[in-house]
Amino acid sequence: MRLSRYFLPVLKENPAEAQIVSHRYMLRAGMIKQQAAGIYSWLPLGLRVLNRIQDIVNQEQIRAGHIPLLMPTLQPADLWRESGRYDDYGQEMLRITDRQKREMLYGPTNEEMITDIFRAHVTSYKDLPLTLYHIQWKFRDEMRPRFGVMRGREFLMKDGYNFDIDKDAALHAYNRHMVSYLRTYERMGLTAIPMRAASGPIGGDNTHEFLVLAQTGESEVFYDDRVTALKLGARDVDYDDRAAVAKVCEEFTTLYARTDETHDEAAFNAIPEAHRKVGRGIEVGQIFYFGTKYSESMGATVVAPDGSKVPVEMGSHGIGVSRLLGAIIEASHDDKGIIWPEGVTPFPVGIVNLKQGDSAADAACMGLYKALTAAGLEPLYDDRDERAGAKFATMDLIGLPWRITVGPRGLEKGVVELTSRRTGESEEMSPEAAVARVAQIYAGHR
RNA sequence: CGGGGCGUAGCGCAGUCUGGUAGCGCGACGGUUUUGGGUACCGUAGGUCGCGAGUUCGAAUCCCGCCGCCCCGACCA
Repeated sequence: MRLSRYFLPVLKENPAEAQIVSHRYMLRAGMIKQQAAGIYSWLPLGLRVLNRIQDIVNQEQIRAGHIPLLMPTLQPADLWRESGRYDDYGQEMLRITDRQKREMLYGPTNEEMITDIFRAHVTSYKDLPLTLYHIQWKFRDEMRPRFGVMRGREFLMKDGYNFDIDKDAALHAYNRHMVSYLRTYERMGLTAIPMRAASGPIGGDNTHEFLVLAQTGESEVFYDDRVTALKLGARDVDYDDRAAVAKVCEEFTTLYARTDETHDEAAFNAIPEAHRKVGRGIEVGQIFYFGTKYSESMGATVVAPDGSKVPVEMGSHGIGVSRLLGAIIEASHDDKGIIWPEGVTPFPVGIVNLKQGDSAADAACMGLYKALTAAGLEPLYDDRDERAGAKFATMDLIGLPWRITVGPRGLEKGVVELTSRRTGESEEMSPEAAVARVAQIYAGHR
């Protein structure tokens, strides 16, 4: 993409309403525009990151054997009367009446609807296990939306639902989600710690929240800091191997890590003092096992091998997709702007032409542009007629992890400069070598 | 929902107390200049002062009502 033809409305000054760094940078980098309290338009740059995050979520869900579908944002109230949640959910649920006076709601979650789909089409244990998920907009009418996309009223969420014949199978689904989530967050450059959480209105005994440590997090967290060193890495976990999956979960949940809701002072104090940490975290996901809560109330049963009809065992699992933009920025920025991890960056690399209009510089930039594009690494080429300082400032603000700087001085020596946004370190090399290096950097992220 | 604050040009703000035809910086646009980290200068455009109803010769400013947004708290898969 050539910046002169793109739509990137960056702001030089901080918008007054944005208090935390991720919100400020998303507004300044032209990623979002607020339309109402807690409701945002996604401008082109923001949409690119949102799409990258969705790509990773989709890939990891499919890798774990989960099946995508898409349910609507609007739901009929009757479905929620069956589970009893129409009355329980409270003012947070946006209720709508259509022209025929039918009661509807903008879905805050989809347990009822997925259960309805399941009961209409699945009748036998032979169809299990089954895990369906979607990525869809949700609406929760928060009393006080804040922090930009971190706590919006409208937000994009991946929610998945597992259906299993018995509790053991359902707990395997729970574990499978935990591992797939760990992999998902790591690909986004995040350290998200699974913490035992309270179940809330969804119910269920087994639930973990995934927390990204950040000063601006809304949850107080208590943990043994050795959990932050745990990495799933490149290991290839067989998602059908119950023991192997459970082993990974054990590895990540044995050390103490809890939110204030489930905090146990005595257990916390047993941690060696050097590792005992209190901090704050951003919740970026949660997994639940809740058994037959919905299947019983809504009649979702299957015929078991012995011929009896049993309510299906379920769980639900969510990732806050739009919130992740904020969480990633909170975890990865400096005083100049965002620093995107390679996995989610809107463009893999930026090209800065230091002297627009100089025939050698223009030609070298277009050469790089074509070579990178051909290699599947779409660059953002700053071809505006701006001074070098303005171009650098824009690149730093929008946070592309790699930048190739092209100017007449370097070209006289046959080199361009490849710079890491994270470290600020630059290296001179030929344009061909720069393309090869960028390709190599991204080889592990695609 | 309790408490606090704010709505004036695209963005950041002054002007409101003490009523008299609306200003600054940044940005945009045009020009000159400059050119390896947000150049300097000159010029131009851009505003129903959140909305409505009052008081007044006259309202951004005073009064009343409403709307929107932000912050703290409570709430919150």
